[in-house]
Amino acid sequence: RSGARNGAHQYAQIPFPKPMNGSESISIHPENGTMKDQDAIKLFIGQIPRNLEEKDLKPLFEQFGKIHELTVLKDRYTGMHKGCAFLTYCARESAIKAQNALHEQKTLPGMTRPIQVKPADSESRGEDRKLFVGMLNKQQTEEDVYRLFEPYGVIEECTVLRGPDGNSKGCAFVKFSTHAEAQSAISALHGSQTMPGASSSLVVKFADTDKERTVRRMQQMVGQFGIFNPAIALPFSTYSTYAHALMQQQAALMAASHGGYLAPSVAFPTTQIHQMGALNINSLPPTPMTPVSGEFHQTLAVPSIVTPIVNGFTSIPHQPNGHPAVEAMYTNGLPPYSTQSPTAADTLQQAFTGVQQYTAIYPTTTLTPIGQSLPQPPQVIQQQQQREGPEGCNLFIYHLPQEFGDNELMQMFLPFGTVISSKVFMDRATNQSKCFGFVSFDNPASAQAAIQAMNGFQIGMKRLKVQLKRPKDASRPY
DNA sequence: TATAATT
Repeated sequence: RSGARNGAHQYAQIPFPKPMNGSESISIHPENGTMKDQDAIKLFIGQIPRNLEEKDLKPLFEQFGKIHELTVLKDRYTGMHKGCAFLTYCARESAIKAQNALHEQKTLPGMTRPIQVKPADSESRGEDRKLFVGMLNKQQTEEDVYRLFEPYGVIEECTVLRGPDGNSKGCAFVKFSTHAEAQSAISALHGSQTMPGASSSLVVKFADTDKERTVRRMQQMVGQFGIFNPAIALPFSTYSTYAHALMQQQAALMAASHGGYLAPSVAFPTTQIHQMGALNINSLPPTPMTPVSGEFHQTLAVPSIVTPIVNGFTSIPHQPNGHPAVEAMYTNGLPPYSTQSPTAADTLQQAFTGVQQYTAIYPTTTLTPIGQSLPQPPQVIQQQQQREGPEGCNLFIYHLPQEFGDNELMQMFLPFGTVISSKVFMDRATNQSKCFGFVSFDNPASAQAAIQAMNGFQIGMKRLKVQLKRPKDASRPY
């Protein structure tokens, strides 16, 4: 591949100005006693093999100067190596040297992409200056994209997104040195042309913030792993339903803080999922971690890696009847797209992290055997008939995802009470869902709670319509 | 058309 990656370009690097104030304060590392410059730069190091620890990385980086601090990032609960690190040299110059010598220049053993050495996010002036570029021609390289954006400012980063095979995904990220430059590129280039083979005109917009990315991922996850997938939905029905609800809630929270914008859902390609699973299995610690507590782990022989998930969910208060307190998720009975407290958001974020870990570690094919040893949640009624509940207990649900069957529908409404029946209507000719159905509870309060929480609930790009089923006599007004 | 990862 030609272009920027191979050194054809010298990207603008470490553009962060030295502090203008003259007072050079001293920082001494508590453990190694090293001092760093006041204007030192913290570097983010990416694409590190997960078997390399600080001591293994030190020699590589020491050649550019004395290291003040080097920290491999680990998962806060599992201790799992995240494949990246932070590095601060004592001297600012060392950081610049290291970046110039290593960034994208060298691939560590076992990695498929070159090492990343660049200022950590915390070092940047948090303004928006990174662009997402969509609707590129798949033949366009980093070089081509660089040329396209060059006239509008100083480019610090230019990356074409590629699949595992190296084929372009038809989009790229371009980071300018300032927000103004990025803005001018948007004005000049967005919609300005249609690349050969692209389905619509060039898209140039500010890249998603971390929060928006999180939302996007959650939606991907919901689409791929959520209650759509019976292999997961059955063994962890309560869990997955909560994960789903929590993720949606988090998504709604983000939407509220971003002027109602919600990214469309895109499903993960299956190939990526399996890769993800394989990758993480290989990177598991060689000795299984000691199960923390509870028969959950022992019975299932599930490594305690799932502990954060369990913890995440036991933090939801349960009512005496064994039903989770729905109010814990949907405070004040407001619909999912209302605002939430930061505390709740944190919990949700944590739950989501758990979902990521779980789904990453267990390929879908291994889920079924695990699930078979799980007890069925008590409120699930097996082999249900089309039982209608008392008046006020029966809901009509419209805009269901095509993939939803009776069981998925039930999963979704279990948090609100005992579901006595759930039915998705099928087209008899095609055997396809008609995307609507009925759910019956055993009491009206559950039904009302479900309406409150689930009407307008976003799944993928659709919003559920949830209302009381009209009584039979009322359905024929004449 | 949304990245591999950011304490």
